[in-house]
Amino acid sequence: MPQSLPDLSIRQLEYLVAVADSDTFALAAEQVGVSPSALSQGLAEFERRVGVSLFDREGRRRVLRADTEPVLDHARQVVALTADLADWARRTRSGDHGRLRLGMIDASAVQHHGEALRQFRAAHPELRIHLRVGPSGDLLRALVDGSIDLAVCVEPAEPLRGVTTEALMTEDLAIYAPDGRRRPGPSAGWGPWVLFPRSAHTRTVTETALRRRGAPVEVVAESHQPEVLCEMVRLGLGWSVLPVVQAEWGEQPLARCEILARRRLVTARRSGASPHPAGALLEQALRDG
Amino acid sequence: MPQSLPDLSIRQLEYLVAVADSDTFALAAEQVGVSPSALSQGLAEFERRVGVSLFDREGRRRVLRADTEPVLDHARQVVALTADLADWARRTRSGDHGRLRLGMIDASAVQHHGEALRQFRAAHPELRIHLRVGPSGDLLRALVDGSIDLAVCVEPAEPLRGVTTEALMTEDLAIYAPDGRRRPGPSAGWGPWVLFPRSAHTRTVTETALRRRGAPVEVVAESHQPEVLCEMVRLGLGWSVLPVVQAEWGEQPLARCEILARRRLVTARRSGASPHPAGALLEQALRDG
DNA sequence: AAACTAATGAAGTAAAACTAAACTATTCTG
DNA sequence: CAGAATAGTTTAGTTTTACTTCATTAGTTT
Repeated sequence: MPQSLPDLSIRQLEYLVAVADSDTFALAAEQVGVSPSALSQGLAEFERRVGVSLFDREGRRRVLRADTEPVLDHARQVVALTADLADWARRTRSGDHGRLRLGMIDASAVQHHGEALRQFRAAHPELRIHLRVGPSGDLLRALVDGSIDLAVCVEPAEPLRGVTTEALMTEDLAIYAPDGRRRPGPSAGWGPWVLFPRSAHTRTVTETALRRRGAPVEVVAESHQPEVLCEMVRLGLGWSVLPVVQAEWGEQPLARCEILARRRLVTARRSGASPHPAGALLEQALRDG
Repeated sequence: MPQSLPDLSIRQLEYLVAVADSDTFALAAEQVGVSPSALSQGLAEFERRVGVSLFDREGRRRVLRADTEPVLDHARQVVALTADLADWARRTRSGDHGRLRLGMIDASAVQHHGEALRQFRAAHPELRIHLRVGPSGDLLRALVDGSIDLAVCVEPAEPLRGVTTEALMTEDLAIYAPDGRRRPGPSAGWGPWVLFPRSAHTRTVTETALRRRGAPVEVVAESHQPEVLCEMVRLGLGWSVLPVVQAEWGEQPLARCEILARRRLVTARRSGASPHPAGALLEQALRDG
């Protein structure tokens, strides 16, 4: 049981394979792209490290001995394995391969980046993408506990420990009144409200903006689902503040009164995590698209 | 198809395996016998060469990412293969293993080295020894054409191209007369002779010695087999010159008249051939025994 | 003998790998 | 919470290794 292994290099094994497949050292050297001298020295070093001589001299040639077959087999096998590894690495780098667990808030998954995501999927058919749609808070928790690799969410009020965010885009939040009016009138008369739940970052942004404008914040209904809030506005239950892309989307868009605030969407990754190759590519695609 | 492979070293793969099997880098470093710094740098270099990052940070630790399993599998596999290779090399070096095609003249195989050979066989049970017994000329031809690895034979009159010899021992050739006399009398009265054939090196040595002594060399019978020549002497067909170990061996030893000459036995190997590990050990055993 | 060719050797250089020690960041401990 | 301990990295300097070029040795061909 040899406690310490000889420190062979893939390069040396390539030399050996090249020599086995070529008539002369010079041709083998050309094949691996080094000088004949380097090949000769490299093989000498290899023999020294393995501790077995591999060649017989035949005139001025050197030829592999027949009984070195086990060594040559080893070399071929390891070189082939390394080629496989290199190929795996290449595919992993290019995002063609592997798994990407992605979290997105609904506005991102549907309105903003639905198309970019569709195209990315088409461009990387072998990549297994797991998409999880949910509120930003859920996504960030999923991120830190390691169950997703990348999230697109609303920027948290304060930086979250263990999460690194990067600005992606800014979108408008607008006021929608139940009677379809286009001018909201004095802020003291706004409301009552149907809003996202308190746990949602957008709720925080909304309340802050409303208070700054001097509007009363009486909340009569809550939902995470923008379609539900829209419907409540249509039914006259109250006013709402919604991302314009969601309120004015689909068959029955709401009529906007006024832009109230903006929210910032970010991409978020675990701080300690090494960059996920496919994730990085998707981030790029979202920014470009 | 990556035309050129990353130049990974076994050492780096060992680092990776050690890290996978240890709790901390420091323990892994100890296991492979380098400083933590060397391990850290080595793994960084490995990541750079493969082009994929392998670790996530967890607090102040670094842990292998789950999706690097293919890399770790590769590392374990190549390390295991290298251990096998090292083991093969060790057994080959120690002669415990492989094949040794050996040629010996009969006197060597039976009288001089029979016991040493038996012991060597016993000491290396896994070594496949092919023994070929024949006249020196045959053995030397077998050597140059590559069908044996090592020969013990009579020293050729002149150095043979492509064969390297090394002195092994010297043995006496003696004159044996048909009537069993112990004194040969004047050389002019010697003979007629029953000798080894002209192709045998010992015949040359014998004739040269006889002529130098002024004896007539009339040959009435020839054989490669010393027992046959002995029997002819016993039957009174003629005189002979034989190695004393053969003539005076067995049930009916001949009575020696006089030492006539000496012949030198040598070990012979192909000039270009790299040293056969088991062969080298056997040569040593023959010299020592 | 001269020209040619295969491989090796020598000298010099650039890159790599290692150690020791300083450093950063995190975790433990009283 | 301060201070010590721990995990890992960085830096600087040294040794080792691998390579190139050029020269040399030794078979082979003309």
